[in-house]
Amino acid sequence: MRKLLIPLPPGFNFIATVESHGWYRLAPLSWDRNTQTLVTTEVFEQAAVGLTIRCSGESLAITAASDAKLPSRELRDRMRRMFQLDVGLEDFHRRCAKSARYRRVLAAGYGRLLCGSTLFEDIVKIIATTNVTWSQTVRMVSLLAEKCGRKTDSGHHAFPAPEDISRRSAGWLQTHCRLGYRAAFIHQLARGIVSGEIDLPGMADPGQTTEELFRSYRQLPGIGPYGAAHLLAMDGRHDFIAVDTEFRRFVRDRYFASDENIGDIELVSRYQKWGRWKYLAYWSELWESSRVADSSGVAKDQ
DNA sequence: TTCCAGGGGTAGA
DNA sequence: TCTACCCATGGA
Repeated sequence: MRKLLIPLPPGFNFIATVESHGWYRLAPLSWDRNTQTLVTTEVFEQAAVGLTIRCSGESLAITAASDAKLPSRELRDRMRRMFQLDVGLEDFHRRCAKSARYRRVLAAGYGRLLCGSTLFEDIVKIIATTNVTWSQTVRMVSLLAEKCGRKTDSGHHAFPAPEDISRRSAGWLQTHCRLGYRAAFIHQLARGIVSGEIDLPGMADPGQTTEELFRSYRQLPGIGPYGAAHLLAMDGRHDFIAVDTEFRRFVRDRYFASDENIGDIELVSRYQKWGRWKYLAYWSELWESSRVADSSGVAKDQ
Protein backbone atom coordinates (compact mmCIF):
# COMPACT_ATOMS: atom_id res chain seq x y z
CA MET A 1 0.00 0.00 0.00
CA ARG A 2 1.63 3.23 -1.18
CA LYS A 3 -1.48 5.35 -1.33
CA LEU A 4 -4.36 5.65 1.09
CA LEU A 5 -7.71 7.41 0.68
CA ILE A 6 -9.54 8.55 3.79
CA PRO A 7 -13.17 9.72 3.44
CA LEU A 8 -13.74 13.25 4.71
CA PRO A 9 -16.69 14.51 6.76
CA PRO A 10 -19.24 16.78 5.04
CA GLY A 11 -18.12 20.40 4.79
CA PHE A 12 -14.44 19.59 5.37
CA ASN A 13 -12.16 22.23 3.89
CA PHE A 14 -8.56 21.17 3.36
CA ILE A 15 -6.96 24.62 3.10
CA ALA A 16 -8.93 26.07 6.02
CA THR A 17 -7.89 23.13 8.18
CA VAL A 18 -4.21 23.18 7.20
CA GLU A 19 -3.99 26.95 7.70
CA SER A 20 -6.22 26.93 10.80
CA HIS A 21 -3.29 28.09 12.94
CA GLY A 22 0.51 28.20 12.85
CA TRP A 23 1.11 24.45 13.12
CA TYR A 24 1.52 24.02 9.34
CA ARG A 25 4.73 26.06 9.60
CA LEU A 26 6.30 23.69 12.13
CA ALA A 27 8.50 20.70 11.29
CA PRO A 28 8.05 18.12 9.99
CA LEU A 29 5.24 19.77 8.04
CA SER A 30 5.77 21.69 4.85
CA TRP A 31 2.85 23.35 3.05
CA ASP A 32 2.65 24.49 -0.57
CA ARG A 33 -0.47 26.59 -0.92
CA ASN A 34 -0.18 26.85 -4.71
CA THR A 35 -0.37 23.11 -5.22
CA GLN A 36 -2.39 22.60 -2.02
CA THR A 37 0.03 19.94 -0.93
CA LEU A 38 1.08 19.16 2.61
CA VAL A 39 4.31 17.19 2.95
CA THR A 40 5.41 15.49 6.14
CA THR A 41 7.52 12.64 7.47
CA GLU A 42 6.23 9.89 9.73
CA VAL A 43 7.90 6.89 11.31
CA PHE A 44 6.45 3.41 10.77
CA GLU A 45 8.15 0.39 12.30
CA GLN A 46 11.31 2.40 13.10
CA ALA A 47 11.63 3.75 9.53
CA ALA A 48 10.96 7.34 8.46
CA VAL A 49 8.71 7.69 5.44
CA GLY A 50 7.94 10.85 3.48
CA LEU A 51 4.23 11.46 2.94
CA THR A 52 2.38 13.75 0.55
CA ILE A 53 -1.12 14.74 1.59
CA ARG A 54 -3.68 16.27 -0.76
CA CYS A 55 -7.42 16.62 -0.91
CA SER A 56 -8.96 14.52 -3.66
CA GLY A 57 -12.69 15.04 -4.04
CA GLU A 58 -14.33 13.87 -0.83
CA SER A 59 -11.20 12.12 0.41
CA LEU A 60 -7.81 12.81 1.85
CA ALA A 61 -5.17 11.24 -0.43
CA ILE A 62 -1.94 10.22 1.30
CA THR A 63 0.94 9.04 -0.85
CA ALA A 64 4.22 7.59 0.36
CA ALA A 65 7.35 9.08 -1.19
CA SER A 66 9.04 5.70 -1.31
CA ASP A 67 7.92 2.15 -1.97
CA ALA A 68 7.69 1.58 1.76
CA LYS A 69 4.68 -0.39 2.85
CA LEU A 70 2.41 1.75 5.02
CA PRO A 71 0.33 0.24 7.82
CA SER A 72 -3.10 1.54 6.81
CA ARG A 73 -4.69 1.36 10.26
CA GLU A 74 -1.92 3.32 11.95
CA LEU A 75 -1.66 5.86 9.15
CA ARG A 76 -5.43 6.35 9.18
CA ASP A 77 -5.40 6.95 12.94
CA ARG A 78 -2.64 9.54 12.67
CA MET A 79 -4.39 11.39 9.83
CA ARG A 80 -7.68 11.41 11.75
CA ARG A 81 -5.89 13.10 14.62
CA MET A 82 -3.98 15.55 12.40
CA PHE A 83 -7.10 16.79 10.66
CA GLN A 84 -9.55 16.34 13.56
CA LEU A 85 -11.72 14.14 11.36
CA ASP A 86 -13.61 12.75 14.37
CA VAL A 87 -14.57 16.14 15.79
CA GLY A 88 -18.28 16.90 15.32
CA LEU A 89 -18.82 20.55 14.43
CA GLU A 90 -22.54 20.53 13.66
CA ASP A 91 -23.49 22.44 16.81
CA PHE A 92 -20.77 25.05 16.24
CA HIS A 93 -21.83 25.52 12.64
CA ARG A 94 -25.48 25.91 13.66
CA ARG A 95 -24.41 28.73 15.98
CA CYS A 96 -22.29 30.32 13.26
CA ALA A 97 -25.26 30.33 10.90
CA LYS A 98 -27.13 32.62 13.29
CA SER A 99 -24.49 35.34 13.16
CA ALA A 100 -23.68 37.46 10.11
CA ARG A 101 -20.06 37.78 11.24
CA TYR A 102 -19.64 34.01 11.51
CA ARG A 103 -21.39 33.03 8.30
CA ARG A 104 -18.15 33.68 6.45
CA VAL A 105 -16.37 31.31 8.86
CA LEU A 106 -19.04 28.72 8.21
CA ALA A 107 -18.87 29.19 4.43
CA ALA A 108 -15.09 28.78 4.51
CA GLY A 109 -15.41 25.45 6.32
CA TYR A 110 -13.32 26.63 9.24
CA GLY A 111 -13.47 24.74 12.53
CA ARG A 112 -10.90 21.95 12.52
CA LEU A 113 -7.46 22.74 13.91
CA LEU A 114 -4.41 21.13 12.38
CA CYS A 115 -2.71 18.89 14.95
CA GLY A 116 0.41 16.82 15.21
CA SER A 117 0.04 13.15 14.36
CA THR A 118 0.53 12.28 18.04
CA LEU A 119 -0.40 13.86 21.36
CA PHE A 120 3.29 13.86 22.32
CA GLU A 121 4.14 16.00 19.30
CA ASP A 122 1.48 18.56 20.19
CA ILE A 123 2.57 18.77 23.83
CA VAL A 124 6.18 19.42 22.82
CA LYS A 125 5.15 22.01 20.24
CA ILE A 126 2.94 23.80 22.73
CA ILE A 127 5.79 23.94 25.23
CA ALA A 128 7.91 25.37 22.42
CA THR A 129 5.40 28.21 21.90
CA THR A 130 5.56 29.47 25.47
CA ASN A 131 7.24 32.78 26.21
CA VAL A 132 9.06 33.04 22.89
CA THR A 133 8.45 34.70 19.55
CA TRP A 134 6.91 32.58 16.83
CA SER A 135 10.14 32.57 14.81
CA GLN A 136 11.95 31.03 17.79
CA THR A 137 9.25 28.37 18.08
CA VAL A 138 9.73 27.49 14.42
CA ARG A 139 13.49 27.21 14.96
CA MET A 140 13.23 25.10 18.11
CA VAL A 141 10.85 22.59 16.51
CA SER A 142 12.93 22.45 13.36
CA LEU A 143 16.11 21.76 15.35
CA LEU A 144 14.35 19.12 17.44
CA ALA A 145 13.32 17.26 14.29
CA GLU A 146 16.71 17.72 12.64
CA LYS A 147 18.81 16.70 15.64
CA CYS A 148 16.60 14.00 17.18
CA GLY A 149 14.09 12.84 14.55
CA ARG A 150 14.56 9.81 12.34
CA LYS A 151 15.57 10.52 8.77
CA THR A 152 14.36 9.30 5.39
CA ASP A 153 16.77 8.31 2.63
CA SER A 154 16.17 11.70 1.06
CA GLY A 155 17.18 13.47 4.27
CA HIS A 156 13.80 14.55 5.65
CA HIS A 157 13.31 14.27 9.39
CA ALA A 158 10.27 13.04 11.29
CA PHE A 159 9.21 14.56 14.57
CA PRO A 160 11.14 12.70 17.27
CA ALA A 161 9.43 10.06 19.40
CA PRO A 162 9.78 10.18 23.20
CA GLU A 163 12.52 7.54 22.93
CA ASP A 164 14.48 9.70 20.49
CA ILE A 165 14.43 12.64 22.91
CA SER A 166 14.90 10.79 26.19
CA ARG A 167 18.20 9.29 25.06
CA ARG A 168 19.63 12.83 25.02
CA SER A 169 20.25 14.86 28.17
CA ALA A 170 18.32 18.02 28.97
CA GLY A 171 21.58 19.96 28.65
CA TRP A 172 22.22 18.52 25.20
CA LEU A 173 18.70 19.47 24.06
CA GLN A 174 19.15 22.98 25.41
CA THR A 175 22.47 23.47 23.65
CA HIS A 176 21.70 21.83 20.31
CA CYS A 177 18.01 22.63 19.90
CA ARG A 178 18.13 26.10 21.50
CA LEU A 179 15.16 25.21 23.72
CA GLY A 180 16.21 27.37 26.65
CA TYR A 181 14.63 26.41 29.97
CA ARG A 182 12.00 24.40 28.03
CA ALA A 183 14.58 21.66 27.44
CA ALA A 184 14.11 20.38 31.01
CA PHE A 185 10.31 20.18 30.57
CA ILE A 186 10.54 18.37 27.23
CA HIS A 187 13.17 15.97 28.52
CA GLN A 188 11.14 15.24 31.65
CA LEU A 189 8.06 14.62 29.51
CA ALA A 190 9.86 12.24 27.13
CA ARG A 191 11.57 10.36 29.95
CA GLY A 192 8.28 10.04 31.85
CA ILE A 193 6.58 8.52 28.81
CA VAL A 194 9.41 6.06 28.16
CA SER A 195 9.49 4.96 31.81
CA GLY A 196 5.71 4.59 31.92
CA GLU A 197 5.34 7.24 34.59
CA ILE A 198 3.34 9.37 32.16
CA ASP A 199 0.56 7.52 30.35
CA LEU A 200 -0.51 9.62 27.38
CA PRO A 201 -2.90 7.07 25.82
CA GLY A 202 -4.62 6.72 29.19
CA MET A 203 -4.69 10.47 29.59
CA ALA A 204 -6.41 10.92 26.24
CA ASP A 205 -9.37 8.75 27.29
CA PRO A 206 -12.35 10.36 25.51
CA GLY A 207 -14.64 9.24 28.33
CA GLN A 208 -13.30 11.93 30.64
CA THR A 209 -15.05 15.22 31.16
CA THR A 210 -13.34 18.30 29.77
CA GLU A 211 -12.56 19.50 33.30
CA GLU A 212 -10.93 16.15 34.17
CA LEU A 213 -8.87 16.25 31.02
CA PHE A 214 -7.85 19.86 31.73
CA ARG A 215 -6.56 18.83 35.16
CA SER A 216 -4.71 15.85 33.67
CA TYR A 217 -2.98 17.97 31.05
CA ARG A 218 -1.94 20.47 33.70
CA GLN A 219 -0.01 17.73 35.48
CA LEU A 220 2.35 17.48 32.50
CA PRO A 221 5.72 19.24 32.81
CA GLY A 222 5.68 22.67 31.20
CA ILE A 223 1.92 22.66 30.69
CA GLY A 224 -0.06 25.32 32.54
CA PRO A 225 -3.51 26.84 31.90
CA TYR A 226 -2.54 28.07 28.44
CA GLY A 227 -1.05 24.75 27.34
CA ALA A 228 -3.88 22.66 28.79
CA ALA A 229 -6.53 24.76 27.02
CA HIS A 230 -4.56 24.48 23.78
CA LEU A 231 -4.33 20.69 24.14
CA LEU A 232 -8.07 20.48 24.80
CA ALA A 233 -8.69 22.42 21.59
CA MET A 234 -6.68 19.78 19.78
CA ASP A 235 -9.11 17.23 21.18
CA GLY A 236 -11.91 19.32 19.72
CA ARG A 237 -12.89 20.61 23.16
CA HIS A 238 -13.13 24.39 23.21
CA ASP A 239 -14.56 25.12 26.67
CA PHE A 240 -11.36 26.82 27.89
CA ILE A 241 -9.60 29.70 26.17
CA ALA A 242 -5.81 29.59 26.06
CA VAL A 243 -5.06 33.13 27.15
CA ASP A 244 -1.80 34.35 25.67
CA THR A 245 -0.41 37.67 24.51
CA GLU A 246 -1.96 37.14 21.07
CA PHE A 247 -5.42 36.58 22.56
CA ARG A 248 -5.13 39.63 24.81
CA ARG A 249 -4.00 41.88 21.98
CA PHE A 250 -6.63 40.64 19.53
CA VAL A 251 -9.61 40.86 21.88
CA ARG A 252 -8.55 44.20 23.35
CA ASP A 253 -8.13 45.67 19.88
CA ARG A 254 -11.39 44.29 18.57
CA TYR A 255 -13.75 44.82 21.49
CA PHE A 256 -12.15 47.19 24.01
CA ALA A 257 -10.53 49.95 21.94
CA SER A 258 -7.06 48.55 22.77
CA ASP A 259 -7.58 49.39 26.45
CA GLU A 260 -4.63 47.84 28.32
CA ASN A 261 -6.54 48.00 31.61
CA ILE A 262 -9.00 45.28 30.60
CA GLY A 263 -8.14 42.09 32.50
CA ASP A 264 -8.20 38.48 31.37
CA ILE A 265 -11.54 37.67 33.02
CA GLU A 266 -13.30 40.38 31.09
CA LEU A 267 -11.52 39.45 27.85
CA VAL A 268 -12.57 35.82 28.19
CA SER A 269 -16.12 36.78 29.15
CA ARG A 270 -16.52 38.21 25.65
CA TYR A 271 -16.81 34.59 24.46
CA GLN A 272 -18.95 33.25 27.32
CA LYS A 273 -22.05 33.04 25.12
CA TRP A 274 -20.32 30.44 22.95
CA GLY A 275 -20.49 27.84 25.72
CA ARG A 276 -18.40 24.81 24.81
CA TRP A 277 -17.21 26.57 21.66
CA LYS A 278 -15.54 29.58 23.29
CA TYR A 279 -12.02 28.93 22.11
CA LEU A 280 -13.06 27.96 18.59
CA ALA A 281 -15.14 31.14 18.34
CA TYR A 282 -12.01 33.13 19.16
CA TRP A 283 -9.89 31.09 16.73
CA SER A 284 -12.49 31.71 14.05
CA GLU A 285 -12.39 35.47 14.54
CA LEU A 286 -8.61 35.48 14.52
CA TRP A 287 -8.51 33.34 11.40
CA GLU A 288 -11.14 35.43 9.62
CA SER A 289 -9.32 38.65 10.44
CA SER A 290 -6.09 37.22 9.03
CA ARG A 291 -7.93 36.43 5.75
CA VAL A 292 -9.07 40.04 5.57
CA ALA A 293 -5.50 41.18 6.26
CA ASP A 294 -4.22 38.86 3.52
CA SER A 295 -6.67 40.14 0.95
CA SER A 296 -5.74 43.73 1.78
CA GLY A 297 -2.05 43.02 1.35
CA VAL A 298 -1.15 43.09 5.03
CA ALA A 299 1.59 40.56 5.70
CA LYS A 300 1.04 37.97 8.38
CA ASP A 301 3.93 36.90 10.53
CA GLN A 302 2.58 33.41 11.09
C1' DT B 1 21.04 47.94 26.71
C1' DT B 2 16.38 46.83 27.48
C1' DC B 3 12.16 44.74 26.38
C1' DC B 4 9.26 40.99 25.29
C1' DA B 5 7.26 36.85 23.01
C1' DG B 6 1.15 31.81 21.10
C1' DG B 7 3.83 31.04 29.80
C1' DG B 8 5.07 27.91 33.68
C1' DG B 9 6.94 26.76 38.28
C1' DT B 10 7.56 28.04 42.83
C1' DA B 11 7.71 30.39 47.23
C1' DG B 12 5.44 33.26 50.30
C1' DA B 13 1.47 35.74 51.87
C1' DT C 1 -6.10 31.52 45.68
C1' DC C 2 -3.13 35.41 44.38
C1' DT C 3 1.25 37.80 43.47
C1' DA C 4 6.09 38.39 42.52
C1' DC C 5 9.95 36.60 40.74
C1' DC C 6 12.78 33.76 37.94
C1' DC C 7 13.44 30.96 34.04
C1' DA C 8 16.82 30.84 28.32
C1' DT C 9 16.62 32.76 23.93
C1' DG C 10 17.05 36.00 20.16
C1' DG C 11 15.01 39.72 17.49
C1' DA C 12 13.52 44.56 17.67
